Amino acid sequence: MKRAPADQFVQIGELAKKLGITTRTIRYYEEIGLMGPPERLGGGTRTYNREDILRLKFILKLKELGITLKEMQELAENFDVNQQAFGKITPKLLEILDAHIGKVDQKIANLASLRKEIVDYRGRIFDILQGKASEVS
Amino acid sequence: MKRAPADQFVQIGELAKKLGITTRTIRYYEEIGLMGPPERLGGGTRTYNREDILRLKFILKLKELGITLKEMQELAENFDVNQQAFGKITPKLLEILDAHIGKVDQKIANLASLRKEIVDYRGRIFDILQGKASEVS
DNA sequence: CATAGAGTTTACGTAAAGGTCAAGTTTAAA
DNA sequence: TTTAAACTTGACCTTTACGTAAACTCTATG
Repeated sequence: MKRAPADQFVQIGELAKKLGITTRTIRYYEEIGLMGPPERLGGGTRTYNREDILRLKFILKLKELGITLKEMQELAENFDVNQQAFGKITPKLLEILDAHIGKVDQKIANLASLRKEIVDYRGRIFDILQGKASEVS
Repeated sequence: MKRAPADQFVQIGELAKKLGITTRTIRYYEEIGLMGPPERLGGGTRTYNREDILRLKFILKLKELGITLKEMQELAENFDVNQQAFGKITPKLLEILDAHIGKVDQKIANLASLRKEIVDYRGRIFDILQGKASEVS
């Protein structure tokens, strides 16, 4: 019996292209421990299997949602999707997502008040142009 | 007749304390051309007059409003509050403030949609915990 | 077998806005 | 006058998420 066909394994360049990122990014994620060390061909070339790819996609998804790599590192211990530890990772992930929603709400509120301030300030500047006032605080 | 009293001039440390910033910040603003070269005492100590202080406050105000130092640098030519060029600077400033309001609106919109995405994703994760589903996209 | 194209590691560069020494001078107060 | 506190310049450090280059080695294909 043969092993699973080799084309289940992808090299770094192909994987990068597939996901729209660079090889540097993938190596970087490995460097900081977000991706475990992948298997290698005889010469040292990295190969990625389906699990690896899922994990990488997962990382990219979280990143898309605004989770920083550092935050993911805090998860990284429980992060082993490979190990069927998904039941353990999700509660922690929920926690992080919840915190993140809070942060986003906070940012939105800040921006809203910032917007108001800018508009006010704009109004004062405008008045100066009209000669209605003469000082800017 | 005497000149204006010397206590109209402030040294860098005092000014920094007064405005709640560090001396490094003030020197940095000078370094990147946001603040013009101030007058110096015999030994080289920087002294700031009222105009300088107004200008610095103005910079801090804009920064508070989210204008980056780089954006201010683009204004910096017209930036000479000292030179009574305030009539020239304001239209350009209005332009920048308007653009900034637009950017802030854009950010708010982005964050709102991000928020929705996170909440959705959170929902899917939650479902997994409940055993209602088994895959995460 | 030759060679082009990928892959490898190592290591420095980038942007923003200053922080933090270090070594030497000035200023201000006693 | 003496000395502590403040000031000076210069230069390297910080964070985040990679970009980029150098110098090699592998792999794949004609």
